[in-house]
Amino acid sequence: MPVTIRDVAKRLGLSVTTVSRALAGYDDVADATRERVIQTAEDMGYTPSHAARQLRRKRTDTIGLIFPTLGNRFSDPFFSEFMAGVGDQASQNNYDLLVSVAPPGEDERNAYQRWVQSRRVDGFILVRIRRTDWRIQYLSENKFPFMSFGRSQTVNGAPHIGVDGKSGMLELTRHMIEMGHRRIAFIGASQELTLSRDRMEGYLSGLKEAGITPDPDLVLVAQLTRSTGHASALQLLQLQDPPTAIIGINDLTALGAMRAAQELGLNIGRELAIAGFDGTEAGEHATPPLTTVAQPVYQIGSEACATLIDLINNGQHESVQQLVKPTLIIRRSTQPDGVNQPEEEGTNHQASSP
Amino acid sequence: MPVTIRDVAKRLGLSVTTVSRALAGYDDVADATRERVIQTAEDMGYTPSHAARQLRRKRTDTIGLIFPTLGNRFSDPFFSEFMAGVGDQASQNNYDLLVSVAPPGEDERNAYQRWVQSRRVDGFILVRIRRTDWRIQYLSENKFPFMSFGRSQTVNGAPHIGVDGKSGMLELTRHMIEMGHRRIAFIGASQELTLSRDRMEGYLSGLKEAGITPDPDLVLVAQLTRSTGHASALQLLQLQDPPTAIIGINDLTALGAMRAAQELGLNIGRELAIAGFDGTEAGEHATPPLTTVAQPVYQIGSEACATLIDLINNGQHESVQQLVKPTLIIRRSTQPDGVNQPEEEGTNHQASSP
DNA sequence: GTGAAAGCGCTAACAT
DNA sequence: ATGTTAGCGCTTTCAC
Repeated sequence: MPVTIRDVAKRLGLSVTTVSRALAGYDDVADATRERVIQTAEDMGYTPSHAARQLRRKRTDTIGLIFPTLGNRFSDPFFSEFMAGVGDQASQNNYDLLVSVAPPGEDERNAYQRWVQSRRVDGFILVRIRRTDWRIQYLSENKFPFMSFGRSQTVNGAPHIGVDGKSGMLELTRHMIEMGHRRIAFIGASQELTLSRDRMEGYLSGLKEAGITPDPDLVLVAQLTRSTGHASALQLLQLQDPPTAIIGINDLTALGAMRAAQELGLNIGRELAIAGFDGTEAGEHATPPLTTVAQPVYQIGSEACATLIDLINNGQHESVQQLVKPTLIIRRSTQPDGVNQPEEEGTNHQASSP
Repeated sequence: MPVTIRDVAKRLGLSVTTVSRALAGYDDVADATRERVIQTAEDMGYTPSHAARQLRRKRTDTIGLIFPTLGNRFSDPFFSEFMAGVGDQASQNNYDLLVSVAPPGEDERNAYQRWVQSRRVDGFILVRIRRTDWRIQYLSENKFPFMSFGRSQTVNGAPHIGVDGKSGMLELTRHMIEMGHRRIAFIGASQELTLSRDRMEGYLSGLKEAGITPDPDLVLVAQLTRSTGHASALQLLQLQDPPTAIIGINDLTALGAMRAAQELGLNIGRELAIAGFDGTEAGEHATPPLTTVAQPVYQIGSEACATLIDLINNGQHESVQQLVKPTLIIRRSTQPDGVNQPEEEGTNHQASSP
């Protein structure tokens, strides 16, 4: 049987109230008493029952995070990196992280509803935001605190932190054009995802600026994974008039494309430029190193969590919307051999898309 | 205000007792009543308060998973892959997953103690087992259910599921020897980790079989990461008498080594063979594809979780120890150019070390 | 087949 | 500065 507050009180000959207050740091407890209480509690190995506190205080000190994986696995480094950011921040504030994995659809819906209705968590962190996103609608309607990584059209003014995918992709596209490319392919993802639309827009405006008419053959839809990136690139490279540059919507996609190019014996950088988006470690260590648009995933997770906790404790804030500018990192995958330009940023260990 | 069981009872003109029993599926409730109760509960959006149930039933239906990351980040695909396995299994059994990230040491200790003492979880899944592992000792002593991925010497007969790292590494070493290598380097990790010792043993017995005396210069200690793998490989390759083959203790390490070799202009496969351990997607998609010893991380996570849940519900079982045999997957990184042997296994999307 | 009542462990009014 | 009391929402004897 675990030790309860009564055990501590009994041992000290005090009431549970006093013990509770001493431990909670109230100032209406005699210093001497507090000392004894703290000491005894420590000695007895007392930690308050989480369930009891929760029931009484109507707070769980827990944050929910449900990953919307498409397949039944998720190997995008984004997830672990982002979770680490959220988790570390949560720990620092004495919050715990309740995690689940549910693909968009019925199960996901149930997962959210269950945690909301059973008061299992105090708030949610949302990732991979969709254009019309049921989660945002639901949580907003129920006035349940949440913070999302990425915008949605669903609810106006919903609290979120985003990365300016459009401007990042625009910069990258400009870079491709500066390097002399005109036939620049884009391997995207479902337009349902906010990040997908944003990045695509950046790509298109880059082309437009340069007076290049987008070629529908050069714009493919994949699934943010290595293997679909690989397949899409093969398709692109077997075109009559293949692209001289390929942009992957994220690093994983670009990495898949790199492999395809290598299988076809192409020299990446000279014969074919390839770039991604995210700034994952995998891209940094690829051969050749991958040009990418880096976003600080860990920090974003951490920031999102901090804001959420603030939201939970202090209610709706002024501006809980942030837009982070990502950074273009030019590496060898978009540069002809010989050119040995140093990287814009130093070592960059970040991970992939929201 | 969320809807409680009393709201439902009131609406139906029944007692909370009956509602509770109807919902819990007791058989001493009239069928008609049960129907009405279920229907109304559903209509009202009633889900039992988790805190209240927990307090009453003394079960949390929650499993704890604390990742012992060394740095403050963790980009090893092992983590996400493993967590997905654990999480999916947990969901299927109506368990939730409480996750935290704490480096071995004081914080980790506190994290475990806090969750145990506050009865926050019903059991733990342990990863990255150390040779003498405080966690195992502590949980065993407190008779707190847990399941670990990897053995420990700490407590005899502790429930775990392991991968036979020794035999896997032995097979891999044999393969290297068959390919004609004599100077085979090994980039390992802290001997504190069980997985590290196991794999090292496999490597050493492979050499021994072939009558090769281990060269201390060829055995390095890194940290299971890409960048330390990279640094270690550079060191190895700058030796007077460099190795012709490098084995990384995991895929990440091997991938780092591959990059080092490429920077030095070596042809991987012909001039230098490189192999890893894990069977991550990253290795499969590397250039050239990485020879590796694959372990089914997702399934192991899933299996470990299933066993843990069984342990929680039915107490100590007969044999809760399992040893999974990993599979050697030979790819281009250990084969001279031109040789185009198909992979032993089909597509293999697994991840890295315990 | 259904209800009344107790109590899980804690916090917070409200005394004193 | 400390104690008494009520009650969070649920499950579970124990009655009827």
